[in-house]
Amino acid sequence: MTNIHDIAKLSGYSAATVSRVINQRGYVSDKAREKIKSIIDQMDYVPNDVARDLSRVKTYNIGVVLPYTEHAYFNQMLDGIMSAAFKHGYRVLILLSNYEQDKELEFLEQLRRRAFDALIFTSHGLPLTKISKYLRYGQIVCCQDPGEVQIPAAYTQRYETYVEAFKWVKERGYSRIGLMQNRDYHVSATSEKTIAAYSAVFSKMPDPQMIVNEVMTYQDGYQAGKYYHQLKQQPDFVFCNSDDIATGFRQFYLDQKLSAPDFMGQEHQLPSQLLNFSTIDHQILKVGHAAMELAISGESKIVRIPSRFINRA
Amino acid sequence: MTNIHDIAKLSGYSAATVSRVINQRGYVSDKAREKIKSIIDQMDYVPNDVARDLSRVKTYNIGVVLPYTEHAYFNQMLDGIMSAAFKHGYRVLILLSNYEQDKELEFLEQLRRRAFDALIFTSHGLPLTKISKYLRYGQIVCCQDPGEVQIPAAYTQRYETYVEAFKWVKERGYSRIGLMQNRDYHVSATSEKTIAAYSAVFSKMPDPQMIVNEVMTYQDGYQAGKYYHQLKQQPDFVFCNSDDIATGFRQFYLDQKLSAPDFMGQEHQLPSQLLNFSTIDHQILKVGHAAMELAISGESKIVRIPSRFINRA
DNA sequence: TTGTATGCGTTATCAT
DNA sequence: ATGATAACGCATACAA
Repeated sequence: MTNIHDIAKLSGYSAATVSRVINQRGYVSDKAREKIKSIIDQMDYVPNDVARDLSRVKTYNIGVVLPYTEHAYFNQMLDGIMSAAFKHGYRVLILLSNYEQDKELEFLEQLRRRAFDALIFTSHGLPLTKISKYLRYGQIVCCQDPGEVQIPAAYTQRYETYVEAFKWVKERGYSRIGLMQNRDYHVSATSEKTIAAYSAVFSKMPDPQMIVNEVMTYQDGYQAGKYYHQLKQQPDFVFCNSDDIATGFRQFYLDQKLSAPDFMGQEHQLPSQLLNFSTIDHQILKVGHAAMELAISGESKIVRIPSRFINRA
Repeated sequence: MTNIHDIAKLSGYSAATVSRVINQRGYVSDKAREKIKSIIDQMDYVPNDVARDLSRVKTYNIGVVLPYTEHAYFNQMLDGIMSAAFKHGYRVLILLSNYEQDKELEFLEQLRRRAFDALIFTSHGLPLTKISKYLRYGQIVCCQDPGEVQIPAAYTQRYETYVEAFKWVKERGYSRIGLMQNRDYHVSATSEKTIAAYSAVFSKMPDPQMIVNEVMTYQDGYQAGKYYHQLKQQPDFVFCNSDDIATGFRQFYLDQKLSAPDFMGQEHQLPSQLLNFSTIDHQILKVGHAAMELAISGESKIVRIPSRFINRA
């Protein structure tokens, strides 16, 4: 591997001058520049990025923690993240967690070891208090309401929209509402908001029997349909976790030649458009973008982005 | 930042011994190990990954070039890639190209500058001959049939399955076949295979009027539907680019209260299951996995993976 | 305008 | 078993 010293030697100048030529900074005579450039071309030389990173104490890499990629939510997030990253010349490292705390910890340790300049948690299994302890080692951004915890965040303001959606459900006369959730509301801020909005609108907590957790895919939606169907008191409306999941739910009933309860989706995906049901656009693209901006700038502020109920009554 | 020399000084041992303790190699007395470990804990020390990378001449990062992320094809690819990467303790850097040759060149340059250990092109705008020139700077894997070009590759064997699909179409009596393609067959190996299979089955080249290029999203599928509809001689069957795209195509006709020509999809996505139309499973997950294995191992072989026609007549 | 010297933090070789 | 020292390759403050 030919390095900057080789170029220095061959050109008759010092490594410092070669460095100046490469980075176009400081004073360099035309003569020196010419000579050095010709040697660089001749030797087919390029600087080594790792050495550069070490010297600059900066990698231009940002780690992005995702539970999984199959989910539309995380795809949109990634799109927003990537567009902001590209804008500033940063690269994105994908870090799959599957919500495993061990893995999340490992990623935090990688941040500590300076493997990347900052870390974005699009979602997390670890408690935020634990995550925030690593803020001293580098910038960290999370994508949910951090509540009391002091940590930079970009997230969708879901509560108001959930209230709007549940009011719409209530006005249409539904009373036994099924709820599908990604994770239990004890560990998920999103689920917690859902429950809170439900309670505010219906003036009571949802029936635990009506809640299905760990719903993440089309298949899970299908299974949830099965579950709801075998209940003595079936729901008359189901609040699904995503549009994809909603179609899984619907499919179960179709396969049984039954008519499904009414339902709505989330994430504003293709299926709600295709099958014309209501949904919520959580504007995840914007959230991703904002998160990356925070990661790069190092600011420790909070960015809230409103979501949008899409009424397809 | 506390470094290995600080630990050496404080523990009374040398940096070399500290390094041995950290990496658990070579001989270290229990006494030294104890002492050094306690100092490490005390100082909250962790090694710097960048310095380590520089010294080892290895980053454990692999760059993955994707034209865009909205596409199911690339999502599946990424899943396969990630699972293989994780298995071997490698990280994945996402590099969006949008098929722009400038960007692809920039990624090749980054490989040359050792920003990552290897580069995977899930698809490419640059000619393979050009890409292959960079093989001297590091491992590169592409995900299409490289033909004559000497370059490691993992790809789906599409031709046979396309033939099977077109035979099925022909047997059902269709004769005016619409074809949607991602990119023109002059630049896309996939499109070229499609055309070749068509020609083999129907004993003639497809009518250029029946081909729509640059079809990548649901919206594009919709527009293609519009295009086909205004033709004097409309197709009686349309061979779509993906299941998502097929639904866009279908939706145009639904919106116009017209009945759509028969059609099939590709990529084995949710819509073909939902709406029960035929499709092709290109086994992209496996391709991604194989590509990453090649990237890591540095082998320069070619891995072919058969695709699968899913008949939903 | 250019060069010297030093730092960035780790690994690895080779004595001892 | 341990240490000194040389890579790894580049950037930069400061001197000249």
